[in-house]
Amino acid sequence: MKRKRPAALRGGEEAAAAALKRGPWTPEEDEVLARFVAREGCDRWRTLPRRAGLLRCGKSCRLRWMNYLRPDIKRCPIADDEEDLILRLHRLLGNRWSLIAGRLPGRTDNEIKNYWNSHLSKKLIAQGIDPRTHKPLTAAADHSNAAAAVAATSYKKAVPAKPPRTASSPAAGIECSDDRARPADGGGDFAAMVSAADAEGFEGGFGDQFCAEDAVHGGFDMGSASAMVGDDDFSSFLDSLINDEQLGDLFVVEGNDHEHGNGEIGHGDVMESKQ
DNA sequence: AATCGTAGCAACCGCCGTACA
DNA sequence: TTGTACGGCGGTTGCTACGAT
Repeated sequence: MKRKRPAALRGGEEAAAAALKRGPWTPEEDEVLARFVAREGCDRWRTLPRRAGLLRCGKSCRLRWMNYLRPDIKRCPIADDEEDLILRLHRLLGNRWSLIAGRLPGRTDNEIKNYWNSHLSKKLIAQGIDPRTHKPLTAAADHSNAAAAVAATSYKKAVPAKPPRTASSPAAGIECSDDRARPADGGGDFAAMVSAADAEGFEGGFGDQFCAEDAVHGGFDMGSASAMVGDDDFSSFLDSLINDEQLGDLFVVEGNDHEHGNGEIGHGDVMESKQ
């Protein structure tokens, strides 16, 4: 593991301006933050640490709350159905971790991102699938693809050897029962998610790996599609894609894909398939 | 028992988009 | 229209536990 500069010497917007605390949060800090947010809300993160009496920057407080202290956070390992959903969504959205997380109640973008980088990408590579493009990593795909995939996922071993460690936080997260109960308002509002996606432009449409090719091939753009069909329809469309058992077929890469010549999916075809 | 390498994940950084004066 | 503050996102870093030697 490379270590560049000590954290204290790295540039930071807020932390550099004052002697603010960095590094792992203590249970005491967690308690102060959780109590303050419960009492005052979390509308102004910038000034929150000062008001709460914390020697942290606002960003750090927000991150801690969003990724760890929020009461609807699940602390249990990601289940098979969640993993499957992550795979589908990543295939559809690329590294839009926040959008993917919005589809998985109780899960954070950071958690999903970490899970992808440490588990799923390796799993896909072990299966001969490029985790960035979801294309096969065949011999024909040559070593450059594989190397790129490996580099992109910072994988070190083909098969993860250890079960995921559990978090050691005092924070009260969602207790996962066997039936994996989920909160009703835990971020599963897909319409809101798509609206958010639309609000942010959704430029590039699917994942970043598609951007260049989409531009070159005049391919599908999520933002355009959303504008064309409206948020509700678009939401339903995307939802149906996620749940559609044939999604895999739509996105399965044919080695002899003729339209793009590189196995890329034809997004336009996907849109047509809705009608 | 000691050392080393790796996995997992919490936390940080820099950038971007939006809201508002 | 412009500048500023802020929230949010994705990528990256670095700490720590743990397995291998």
